[in-house]
Amino acid sequence: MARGPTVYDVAKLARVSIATVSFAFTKPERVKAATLQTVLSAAESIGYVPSANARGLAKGKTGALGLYAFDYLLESGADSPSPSSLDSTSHPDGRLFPLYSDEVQRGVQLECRRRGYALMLGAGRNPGRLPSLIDVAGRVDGLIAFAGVVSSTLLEQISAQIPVVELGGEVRGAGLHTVLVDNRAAMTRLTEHLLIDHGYRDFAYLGDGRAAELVARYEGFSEALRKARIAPPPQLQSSAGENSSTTDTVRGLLEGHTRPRVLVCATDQQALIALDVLRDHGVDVPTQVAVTGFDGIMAGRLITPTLTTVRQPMEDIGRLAVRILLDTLEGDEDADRHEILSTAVWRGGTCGCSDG
Amino acid sequence: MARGPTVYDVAKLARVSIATVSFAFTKPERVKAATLQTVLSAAESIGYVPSANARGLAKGKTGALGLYAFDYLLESGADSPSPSSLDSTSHPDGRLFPLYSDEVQRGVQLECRRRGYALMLGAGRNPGRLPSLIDVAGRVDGLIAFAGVVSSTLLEQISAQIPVVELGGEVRGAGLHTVLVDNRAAMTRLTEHLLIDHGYRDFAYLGDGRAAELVARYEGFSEALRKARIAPPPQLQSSAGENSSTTDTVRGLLEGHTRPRVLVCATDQQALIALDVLRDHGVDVPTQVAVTGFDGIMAGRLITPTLTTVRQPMEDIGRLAVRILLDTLEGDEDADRHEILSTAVWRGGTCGCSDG
DNA sequence: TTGAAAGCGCTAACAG
DNA sequence: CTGTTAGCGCTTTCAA
Repeated sequence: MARGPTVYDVAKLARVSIATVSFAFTKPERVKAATLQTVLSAAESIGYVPSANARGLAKGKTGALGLYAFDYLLESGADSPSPSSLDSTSHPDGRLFPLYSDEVQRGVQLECRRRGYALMLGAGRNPGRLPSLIDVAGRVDGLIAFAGVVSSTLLEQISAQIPVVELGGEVRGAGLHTVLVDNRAAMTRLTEHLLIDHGYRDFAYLGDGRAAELVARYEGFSEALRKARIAPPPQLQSSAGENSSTTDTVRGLLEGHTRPRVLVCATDQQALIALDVLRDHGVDVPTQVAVTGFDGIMAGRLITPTLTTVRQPMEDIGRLAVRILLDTLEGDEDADRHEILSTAVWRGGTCGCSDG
Repeated sequence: MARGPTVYDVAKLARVSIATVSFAFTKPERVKAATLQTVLSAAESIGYVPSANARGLAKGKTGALGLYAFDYLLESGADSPSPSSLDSTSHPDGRLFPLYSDEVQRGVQLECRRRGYALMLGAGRNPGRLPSLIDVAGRVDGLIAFAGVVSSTLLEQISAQIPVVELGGEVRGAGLHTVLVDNRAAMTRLTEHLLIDHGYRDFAYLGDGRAAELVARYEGFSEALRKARIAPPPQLQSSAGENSSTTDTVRGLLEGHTRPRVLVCATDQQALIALDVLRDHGVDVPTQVAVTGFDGIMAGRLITPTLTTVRQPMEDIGRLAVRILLDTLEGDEDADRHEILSTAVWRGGTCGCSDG
C-alpha cells in the first residue's frame, strides 16, 4: 500500500504520543474518553488508515487465513482478455462454473467471515511468478492448500511456521492437517452400482494419474471390477484440469472401433466434457454409453439427464478446514487432525437410472 | 503468522549479512553464484519463509489487491454451523449460489491471477469486527468495493492512500474509480418489453429502496410506465440481501385481494424467492403472474421456465476493476475512470415469452 | 560483490 | 491514563 499518514502524524496532530494513538485503536477502553475523541477525530481528519503490515509485523499475527487453490479455469483458457461474459453460455468453460474448487472455496469464505478472519487467495502452479505460495504463506496466520497444487515438502516447511490444512491428497504425519473423503471407497460404491444394479460389464475409465485423490478413485474402480471378476481397463489419461485434453482423449476413444458400454470419469469436470463429445458424435447417453463423474458439482445437476456421480460435501470441507486452523490458532489444539468426510452416490440419469 | 526463522538466522548460517540474504531472494543476479547457493540452501535447510508483512512494510507495496463484498449469503442464514452441504438442494440459499457478487468476484479472481496479484477478501457490514474494511485496506495495494457495503466517505478516505474502485453505486468525483452498468436505462428497456411486447398494464414492483443501483432500477421502471401513461406502483420493500424478508413481502402481496399481472423485481435473487412463494401458493408463472429479475445470475437460467431478466457482464465487471487498479498502480494513469458496461435484456419464460 | 545501518509503521512492555 | 522505547523482519542506500 502507498504510504499515507501514520501514527506519528496522528499523534502530532492530537498532541499525544504514538502509543496513545495505538491504544485508541486497539484498546479504546484504556484511553480517557476525551483523549480518545481527540485522537479519533485527528485520525479521521487526515485520513489515517492503519497499516496492517506494520501491525502484523509487530504483533506476529495478521488476522487472515490463506487459501491456495489450483486454478483449473485459468489453465483451460478462460484467462483470455475479456470473453464478454454477458453470454457465459457461449463461454465454453464458464458453463462449468462453479467448479469443485470454487465450491470448497465458498465454504472457506463463509467460515472465515463468520469467524472474523480475512481470506487471502493465491493460486497457480508456476511458482516463479507471484503470488507464489510463499507469498501468501508469509502473510497469513494459517494456510489451506489443495493437494497437488504445491509440493508437499514446501507445505511441510511452511507448517513449521503456521498451521496448514491440506485438502485431499494423502495423510502425512509431518505436521499437516488433512481434510478429505474416502475417494477409493466412494468410487468402489459407485462402480458397484453400475455393476450390480445395471449389470454393466464393459467399462472404460477416464482418469488422471497424477493427483493422489484421483489415483485412489481409479483404485476403487479397479477393486470393484476385480471383485466382479472383470479385468479393469487401463486409465485413459486426460488432465483433469485441462478440458481440451479431455476432449481429445474422449474423441480418440469414440473413433476407435470398440465403444465401451460405460465411461467412468475421475471427475465431474471430465464427465461433462465427455458428455459434450458424445453428443457431438451422436452417441446417446445413457442408452448407448452410460457416463459417471465424481465430485457433485452444480453443473452436473443441471444438465438433462443429471450426471450420476459421487457427491462430496464441498462446502463442509472448506468450513472444516477453517475451523481446524482456528482451533489450533486460538485454542490449545495439539495433534494433527485428519478428518474424513462422507460422500454419497448420486444416481442421476447418465448411468441409466430414471432421473429425478 | 507465527515467528519462524528470519533473515538473521539464514545470514548467520550462511555466514553472510542479512543484506545478502535479502538480495539473494529479490535480486539474485546481484549475488555471486556461489554465495547465492549457500544462502539458498541455508534458507531451505531451516525452513525460512520470508515475512510478507515485513517486506510490505519495507517496500510500501504488498502485491495484493483487496475485494470488499457484501455478504448476502451470510446474512440469510447460511452461516449455520454446518448445514451438511452434501445435499445443497435442501439448503435453501445454497440453491442461489453463485450470486451476483460471487460472479463478479470470480472475474476479480481470474484477473488477479492472470496478473500475478494475490487477492484479499473481506466482507460484512458490521465494521466493529475484523476484518473491517480498514483491515484489508491497510494490507493491499488497491481496493475494490461493492457500493453500499461501506460508507463512501470511508472509501474516499482510503482512496487517498490507495486506488479504489467502487462497483455499482453512483459516480463520485472524489477520487474513486467506478465500474457500473446503466441500471436505469436497462430497467426501462425491460419494462418496455413487458409493456409493448406483452401488453401488460398491471404491475407490482418488488424493490429495495436503499442501494443507489436499486433505486435507479426503480426509476427506470417508473419512467417506462409513465411513458405508457400508467401510474407506477410504489415499491414493495424487501431487503435484497435478506431472503426471508422477500418471502414475507411476496406472501403479503398474494394474500392481499388484488393480484398484479406482473411482478418486476429489483434483483434476480428477489425474483427467485418470489417464484418460490408463487409456486407455494399455486399461482402459475407466467400465465397468472409474470415475473422478472435483474442481474442474470446462473440460478435464473437454470429454472424452468427461465427467468426473464437483465444480464450484467459480471465477470467483466470484476476483471475491469482489477485492470483499472493495476493501470493506476503500475502505469502512469492520471484521472478517475468511470466505466459503464452494457447489459442485455434476456427474454426468458417467466415473462410469457416462449422459452429457449 | 558484500556489509553496515537506517528506517518502514505499529505494538507492547515498562515507566511515570 | 499516557509517554518512552525497543523491537517485529525486511529493503535499500551508501561504503567498503
